[in-house]
Amino acid sequence: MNPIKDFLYEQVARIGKAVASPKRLQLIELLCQGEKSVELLATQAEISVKLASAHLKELRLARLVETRRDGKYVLYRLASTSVADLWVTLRSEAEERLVELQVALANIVEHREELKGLDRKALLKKAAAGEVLVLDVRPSDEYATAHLPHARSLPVDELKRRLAELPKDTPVVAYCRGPFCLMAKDAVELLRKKGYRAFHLTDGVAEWRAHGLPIEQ
Amino acid sequence: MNPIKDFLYEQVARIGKAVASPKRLQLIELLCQGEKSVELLATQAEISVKLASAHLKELRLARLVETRRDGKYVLYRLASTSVADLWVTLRSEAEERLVELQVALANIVEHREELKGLDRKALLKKAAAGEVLVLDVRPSDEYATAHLPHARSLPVDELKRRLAELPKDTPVVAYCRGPFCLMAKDAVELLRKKGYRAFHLTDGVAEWRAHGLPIEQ
DNA sequence: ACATCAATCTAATAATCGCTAGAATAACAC
DNA sequence: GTGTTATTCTAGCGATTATTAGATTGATGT
Repeated sequence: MNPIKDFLYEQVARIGKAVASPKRLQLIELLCQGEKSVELLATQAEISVKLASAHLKELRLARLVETRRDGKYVLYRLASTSVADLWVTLRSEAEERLVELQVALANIVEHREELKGLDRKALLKKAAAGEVLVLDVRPSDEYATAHLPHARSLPVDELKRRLAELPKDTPVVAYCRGPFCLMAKDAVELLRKKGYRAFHLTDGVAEWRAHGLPIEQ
Repeated sequence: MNPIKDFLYEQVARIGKAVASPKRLQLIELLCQGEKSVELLATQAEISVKLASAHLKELRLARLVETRRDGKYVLYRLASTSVADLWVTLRSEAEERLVELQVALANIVEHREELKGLDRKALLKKAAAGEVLVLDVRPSDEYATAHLPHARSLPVDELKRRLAELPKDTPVVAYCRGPFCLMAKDAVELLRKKGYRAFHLTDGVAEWRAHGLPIEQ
């Protein structure tokens, strides 16, 4: 076959290969939350540093991520927000096409019907008016990098200890890294058990931005 | 690690794996032009029927394509137009990230500066007003399935023979299956040699539709 | 029933990939 | 300099993938 044409498809396949591994997808999702060191990525993805480094190398060869050195640490970041969009697109396509994934997600989040992305703009208005409290339950450095408008930071592992900070009379909408992240789900379960009116927003910052909505900081 | 979370990323990786092969990407691009039999796909992708069948099976397992039987033939089609959008997204991301691809494309199409997607809407207006002739140089069955508004069909392999059908005084804008397809490029080269004012539109139907523009038939 | 054509299944090959463990770098702290 | 910490490189193993060839199935026409 035409070797030039072959080359073109091969180049696109480089991107395809980069997103053909579950671990690499998870690393991309973590990098959507902001710049991170190899060790932190390995910890959060629950894999060895060596394996994380190997996967990150693949992502770098596909030009999806870039690095910079900061002292002892090598910090990885997405090459562009379009990579985050690609992750959102791929995940959406998988959710749309694969029944197995639909079932698995339905089993995880029973309360998702209450707050889908359908009314993102409505949520934004309510948050601005103070009618709901948008809660970012990710680690605070991820909140510092970028977060939803009007969101307050309260990492899920500090939630139990800092419950008193939350108003009892305002409904709480918790979100985390995205639909595959279980932190917001755990937060909502805890809050409900404690008598709060809590809801789960499955969006993360990447999903929010990919839908053209504003992001703070 | 959490086996449920693992499962989620694995499902998305199924889509990733499906688009991790240059041959499969080419098959997807061909299926963007419409429903096709295995043999036709194999011919147009310049691979063996057996290999095409194997790759199509992978695409079917990832639910990106569907099949139906028509007599002796098994016809493949995209499971949804969102799969065409995914192909456009992936190709755009590759074009954006990979310098090698940018260089290769620049070498192929020297005249692309004259008609990028920047002014798709302007082109649409000119075509409607008859100020330009939009020429679909793909095989006529692909034109029949779907084509750009106001486009006329003239397959590239009939072009030489049917040159007389084209008006000498109107500029011609030729398009084909997309940026990786060389048919429009060949058509433009031939037309220019014969004295026509010919331009190359690198969009195909999938690109046109992915940008929210209308499609006929 | 038989021959034909389209497509798939099976089996076998080489090439690639995911992962682990050990050695090597690179920056910092002393 | 030496030791420490973070990261990468190298080598190797088993598992997966791409590709081809041969056998098989399904529908059609005689």
